[in-house]
Amino acid sequence: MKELPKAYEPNNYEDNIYKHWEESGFFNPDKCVEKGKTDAEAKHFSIVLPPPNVTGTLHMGHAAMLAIEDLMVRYSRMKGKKTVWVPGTDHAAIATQTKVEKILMEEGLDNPREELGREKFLERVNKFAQESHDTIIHQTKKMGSSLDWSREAFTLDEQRNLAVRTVFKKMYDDGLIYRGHRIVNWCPRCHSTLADDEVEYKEQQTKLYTFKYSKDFPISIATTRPETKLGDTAVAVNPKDSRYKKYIGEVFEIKNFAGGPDLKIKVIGDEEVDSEFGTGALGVTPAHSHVDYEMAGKNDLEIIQVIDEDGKMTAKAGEAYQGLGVEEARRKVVEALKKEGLMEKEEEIANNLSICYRCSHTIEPLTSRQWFIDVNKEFAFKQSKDNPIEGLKDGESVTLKKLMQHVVRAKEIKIVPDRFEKTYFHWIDNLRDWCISRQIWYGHRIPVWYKGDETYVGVDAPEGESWQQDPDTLDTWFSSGLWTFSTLGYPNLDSSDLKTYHPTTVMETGYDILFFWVARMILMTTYTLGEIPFETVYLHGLVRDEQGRKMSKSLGNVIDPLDMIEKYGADATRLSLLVGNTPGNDMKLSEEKIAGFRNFANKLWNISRYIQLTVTSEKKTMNKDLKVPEAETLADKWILNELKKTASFVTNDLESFRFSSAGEQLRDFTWSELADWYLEIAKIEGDKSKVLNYILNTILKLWHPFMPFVTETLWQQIYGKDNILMVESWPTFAEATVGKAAVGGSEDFGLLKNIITNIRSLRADYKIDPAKKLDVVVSAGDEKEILDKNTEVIKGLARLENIEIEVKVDKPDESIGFVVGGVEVYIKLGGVVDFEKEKSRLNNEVSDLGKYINSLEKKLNNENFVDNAPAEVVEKEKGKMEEAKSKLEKLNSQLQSLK
RNA sequence: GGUCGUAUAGCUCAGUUGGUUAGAGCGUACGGUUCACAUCCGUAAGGCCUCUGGUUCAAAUCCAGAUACGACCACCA
Repeated sequence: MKELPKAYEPNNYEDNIYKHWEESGFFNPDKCVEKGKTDAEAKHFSIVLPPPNVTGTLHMGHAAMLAIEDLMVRYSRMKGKKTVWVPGTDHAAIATQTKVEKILMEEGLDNPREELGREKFLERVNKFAQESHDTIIHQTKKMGSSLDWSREAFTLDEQRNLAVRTVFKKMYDDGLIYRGHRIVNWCPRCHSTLADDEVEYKEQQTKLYTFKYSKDFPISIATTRPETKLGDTAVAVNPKDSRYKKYIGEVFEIKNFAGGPDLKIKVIGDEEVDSEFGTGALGVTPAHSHVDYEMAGKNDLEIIQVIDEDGKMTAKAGEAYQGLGVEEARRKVVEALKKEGLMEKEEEIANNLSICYRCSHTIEPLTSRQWFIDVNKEFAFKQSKDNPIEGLKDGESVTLKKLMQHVVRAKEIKIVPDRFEKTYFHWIDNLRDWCISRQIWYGHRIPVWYKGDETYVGVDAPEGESWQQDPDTLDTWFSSGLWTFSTLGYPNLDSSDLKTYHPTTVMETGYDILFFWVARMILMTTYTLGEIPFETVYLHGLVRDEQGRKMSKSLGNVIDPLDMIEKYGADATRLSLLVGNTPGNDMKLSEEKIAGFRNFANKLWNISRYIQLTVTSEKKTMNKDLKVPEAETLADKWILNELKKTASFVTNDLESFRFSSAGEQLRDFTWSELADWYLEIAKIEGDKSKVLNYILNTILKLWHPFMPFVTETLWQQIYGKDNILMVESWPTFAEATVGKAAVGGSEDFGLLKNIITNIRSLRADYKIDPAKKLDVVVSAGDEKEILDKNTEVIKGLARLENIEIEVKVDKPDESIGFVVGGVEVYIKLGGVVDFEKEKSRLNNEVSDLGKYINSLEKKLNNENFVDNAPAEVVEKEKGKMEEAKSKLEKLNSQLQSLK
């Protein structure tokens, strides 16, 4: 065991430590069980990593996710549970394809897909995904994540593809997947559909046009999109609207609308129409608006598609418009209406523009033939044998919606923080059928084949010639929805991983993908396996900059995790993301905060360094398996007690997902109590090797899940490379035995602290040279014995020459004093006492105390309080009163002795 | 429009089921060459706990309302 360097330099250790962990095999629970590092009988703890998109690099949000998950995982592993954390990455279909297209276009291709063809194009995407994957894995390891790499998965690999095909086929057979011609969100840039929740909205100013279809049309309508009016088939009004009621049911024919097609407009009544907005009547364009589409269904209207999948006007829009872009068509319609004198009003209004969440291009709602998952269709629920869902019967008729609602409502799945349950239910209430087909190339190909009019749906391609597979791919969330079980061996239901680790224990992810992902996993898993995917959902917030802004390249406020690891170490980076981070809330992060935790890591390093040096100098050997040592002094008893308390709080906090609180408790113990008090006392009292050794072992274990690198480095420096802290047992506590020399308890140590702090404070107040050693006289009353036993501690920490402790002693001349915990302490200053200053200091204290006593008096004289408050509270207040009064008396007598 | 969240020291936040003279870190001021650590140590200053009502013996904490900021959902043509 060699002496440690003075400062902790993370870069000198981190990579080697990670390699050492990997080589040990202990990231893999099977190895832990084999080598007896885990209780084979214990309940499992499993997390599957939310797979980062292979679109680039990790950001601070990922770093926070890794820090939180690794904390839980390392804690559980030390607890002896069979712990697995499954790594993986997500192919992120549209996102990745869009990114690669952008790169290819920067390389000079105008239309990459067309120019390269499916095969070549996918080659490029795969190459990009691979590189991105490698970067991400590297970063993940840098954070110290104890992931079981032997189980790594990719949402688009063979195993996952088989899972996807299997589930698709199952759902199709159950009638939950259907193909239909329906209105969808279409991104003309991505040339694909989007799910409802993949549409974002951007507020913008736009023109609202009020016009009539023709001179003799009785109703004016308002629109922000005149070009879609070429496909109108109805006008909807509120059935209660007296202005228009009489027209409901009538059909008007308009010739050559805006120089374009002939229209047949039926007036319909619909409760949804707001009589107050615009003219109170709206033109219904079933092919290009979700709401209108629904009205068309109810009223059996014709659906005329006037915009095609490239965002160009179709033949149905009339010869004059065919082939024009949307914007151009709009101008032309407006012009035509004006020319014909049909335009009545133009006004600027604010409205929301729908845009694609991946490429920000305007969304065109249009009708198209797509694959959907029916969320309202009844089917027979298939219950899991091993992990049945409470409250559901095998064979019971359910819908996907009902399943999703049930497991959360019945608390089979707990969401942390629970307020998100409300959001979750609200989302499900509004849920429409999920459009799962995408017209992009990068993703899971839909396992459907066509031959003429025949359709074949299967896990594998059908036998025989001339079957054509559907060219579309699946929504990326289809495969991520299977993630908790597709990573554990599905579709092999006998897989031991699936049996051992599913349902997973915790799903830790960002609240921003509660709908995208968490809800989909619940849907897919309850359907496929008849069990829940996870027991608890822990939702973290966004990591923002110190001003609370989102980190973005354009703002230039991005803090890159790798830079921070390089500069301050992975442990400091992790801690900065754990402390001050509460579930469901965004957190602000600054480089200063990370630097602060770098300081702490160094502090822990030096605490260890000191303890190691001390133990060695006492010719003792460090022992990693030490039992709770005997307390010899008051300080020993106090620190062991504090350690026990801290460990129990931390354990409690970790069990209840209060990670920030756990970290703060530990930091306070380590820095304030251990380093600032106990170690200083240990220097005075000496011969502490057992207590020091024991405390160090314990705090290294407690800190390990938070700061794996520095704790592991220290552990191995002290106990050798064969001893790996990561698989040591989490501390549990027996009562510390107390040696005969120790008297008093935590409160008594508090008195000691107070005396010392007060002396220091007066020293500072009187600007007494810190090197000057003082003489002190104490009138100790009942506390004499305690203080007698600790004179050396007081002398050392308060820098005293002499201390005289009596039961009762008068204030010496030319001294200043204070009262604390019933004890009077006088510092002899000789001729330098400034009586005026002393008077005013004591007077201030007396006056403050007076106010305090008054408020207590008021309380205690209040009959209502004495009668109604619990006896113990009243007693407590009385105790305070006595203490305060006795203190007041002593202060007054001190004042008097000042003449 | 609907739902939800937040408001405590200059800044970032704790404050567990109502009951300490409301806490921590950073920052600030003052002082320190203590042999583990200046990535350190000591001391101090700094708070109508957003506002207004209510419940209660007792409110930073519970309830109602207001204000400000933020998020999500829906979407109006």
